[in-house]
Amino acid sequence: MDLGSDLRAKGKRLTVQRRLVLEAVQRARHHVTADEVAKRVRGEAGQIDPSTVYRNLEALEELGYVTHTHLGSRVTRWHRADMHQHAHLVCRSCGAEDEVPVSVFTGLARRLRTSHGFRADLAHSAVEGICRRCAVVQS
Amino acid sequence: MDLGSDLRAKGKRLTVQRRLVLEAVQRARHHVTADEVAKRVRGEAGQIDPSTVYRNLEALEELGYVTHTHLGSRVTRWHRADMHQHAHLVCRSCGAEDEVPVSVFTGLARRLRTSHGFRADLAHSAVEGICRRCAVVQS
DNA sequence: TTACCTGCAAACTGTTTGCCGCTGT
DNA sequence: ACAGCGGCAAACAGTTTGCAGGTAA
Repeated sequence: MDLGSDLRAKGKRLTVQRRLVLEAVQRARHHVTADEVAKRVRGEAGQIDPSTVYRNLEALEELGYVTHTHLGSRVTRWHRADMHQHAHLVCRSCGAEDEVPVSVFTGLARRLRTSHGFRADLAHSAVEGICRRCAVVQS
Repeated sequence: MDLGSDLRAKGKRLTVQRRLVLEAVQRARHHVTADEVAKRVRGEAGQIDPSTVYRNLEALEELGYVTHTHLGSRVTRWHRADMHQHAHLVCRSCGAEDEVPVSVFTGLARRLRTSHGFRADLAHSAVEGICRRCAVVQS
C-alpha cells in the first residue's frame, strides 16, 4: 500500500502539500516541530500555511505514517513512525536531547503493566534530567 | 526558617498574594495548574491576576517551596515540594492520572546514570500510556 | 461533481512582559 | 525611602477553527 491508496481508503486525498509534509518528516534525521516542517517544505516548494501543516500531520498520524512526542514542555515534535522505537532524554540545563533504545525501559514497562495494569508508551514523552556534561559542570 | 525569613534572605518580600498562592498549592491534594491556583485564591480572598500567580509560583519554586511538572502535553502543574517523590502515569485515552512511588523507577534511573551519565528526574515528567480501564474497553 | 483540501484571518490557551502606582521592610 | 510587588493590558508562541474558493477523484 502506498500513501495515495492508504489515504483514499480513508476517504482522504493525496495532495501536493500532504506529500511534501510527509517527505519533510521522513527526511528529518530527528524530531521536527510543525514549524520546522513548514520551513522545510517552503525550502523546496512555494509557501505552505501552518494550519495546513498541522492538519496534514494529524491526517498522517491517523494513517500511521508519523507520530508525535512531547519533549520538554511546550512544542510537539513529529517523526516518522517506521523507525526503531526509542525513548528520549532531555537535559533540563542545556536542552540537549539524547535517544536511548526502548529496551532500556522494558523492565519498567513490564513492572508498570503487572502492578498497575498500565500500558506505558515510553517512547512518547521524554525523561527530564541532567545530562553528563551539565552534571560535571554543576558539581 | 519560615516563609517570610526565607523570602527576605533572598531579597524578596512576603505579600498577601504570595502567601495565598503558597497555601493554595499546599492545600491541594494533587497537582494544580496556575489557573486553578488563581481560582482557589479568589475563592477566599478577592481577585488575583494570572501574572501574579505565575510570578509567585516561580518565586516559590526558587525558594524550594513548590515544584512543577509537565503532565500530558500543554499545561504546567504545580505541587508542594515537601511531599514524597512520585512519578505520574497519564492515560492517553481518558486522561486519568495515577501516581506511583519513585521506587518503581529506581532501577531505570540507575541504568540511565551508569550507561548514559544521565541524572533522570523521573518525578518531573509523566509517563503516557493506556490505563487499565481503557485497555479493557479498547480490546 | 462533490467532498475534501488549502490559504487566510481570526480566535484560542497558557504564559510572559512592560509599565506604573502601591507596599513591605 | 525605595526596591520589590501587584494589577492591567498588551504581546507572545503554539495551535485550532471558520470560511470561501480551489482541486483530487
